[in-house]
Amino acid sequence: MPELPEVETIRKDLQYAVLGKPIRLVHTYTGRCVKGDLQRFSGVLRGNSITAIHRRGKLLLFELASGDQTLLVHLKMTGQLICQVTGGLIVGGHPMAKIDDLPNAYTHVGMHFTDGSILYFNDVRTFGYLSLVSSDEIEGILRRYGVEPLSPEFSWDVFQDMLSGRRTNLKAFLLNQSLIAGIGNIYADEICYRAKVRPDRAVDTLSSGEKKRIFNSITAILIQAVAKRGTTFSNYVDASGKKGGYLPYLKVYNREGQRCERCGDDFILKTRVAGRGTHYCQSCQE
DNA sequence: CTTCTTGTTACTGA
DNA sequence: ATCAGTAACAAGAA
Repeated sequence: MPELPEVETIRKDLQYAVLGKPIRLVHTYTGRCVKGDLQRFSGVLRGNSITAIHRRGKLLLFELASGDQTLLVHLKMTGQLICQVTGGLIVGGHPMAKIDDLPNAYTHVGMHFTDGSILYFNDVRTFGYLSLVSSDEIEGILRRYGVEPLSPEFSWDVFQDMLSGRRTNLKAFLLNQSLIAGIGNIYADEICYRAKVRPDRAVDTLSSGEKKRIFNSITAILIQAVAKRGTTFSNYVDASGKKGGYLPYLKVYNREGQRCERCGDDFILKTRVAGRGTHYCQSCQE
């Protein structure tokens, strides 16, 4: 499940791998996941090049040299962007070597660059998408996203304003992309654990101390996860096809029934909050 | 066979 | 008008 740390890892990897390279041709293997007309999609990208890669929440934005349009890529749950690079390019400490099982049955797009590099989009469940949007549409799309939690704009004051007047539970609050952009199910649970607050707590019952711990935990957990290049729980891999390194650092997600590392005497519970699988320690979290 | 997985949005009700 | 809660989507694993 690519959340902010996973998408940010891919963004940085791809900056090294594809920036400024002319696109020779675009292969749409299945016709799925590409929004709009396939011919137009390939036609716009052919001869173009990527001049910058941005991230907003879990959405990737590829700026094109032609300037009139932007390529949006959302990985949703099982999408992958994997780049096969010619030459010995090192990304994130890993060589971007030839990956011999690509393209596979779940490869929907292959973007071929003139130097021989190929960027593949794979998605088992086809929830993810690639979409070319005109520059005047971008603003409306980005307006739906809340503050970037790792930007200086995410201040204590801004955070308090988001909470005020709201009556939802903490889990739903953290998952709401129009408030804070980029937190998904894994890191929402990890943030609640670090802050010692139960995910099902109504946000209007939080003390100022609890709010402060949640605010600090959002930043701390996301920074740690970015530093470890994200969490591979099922399908996620970085742009060189490698797994993320944060899995051993998870304290609650995917640890149902295991002993809590912090209190040592209770076990991690799994319940359902805000319609999502939710993990916490009922001894440590109030 | 059923149930579970999650990011996002459509829809319902307050 | 705004907010909250739930179902739906997809397809594979168990």
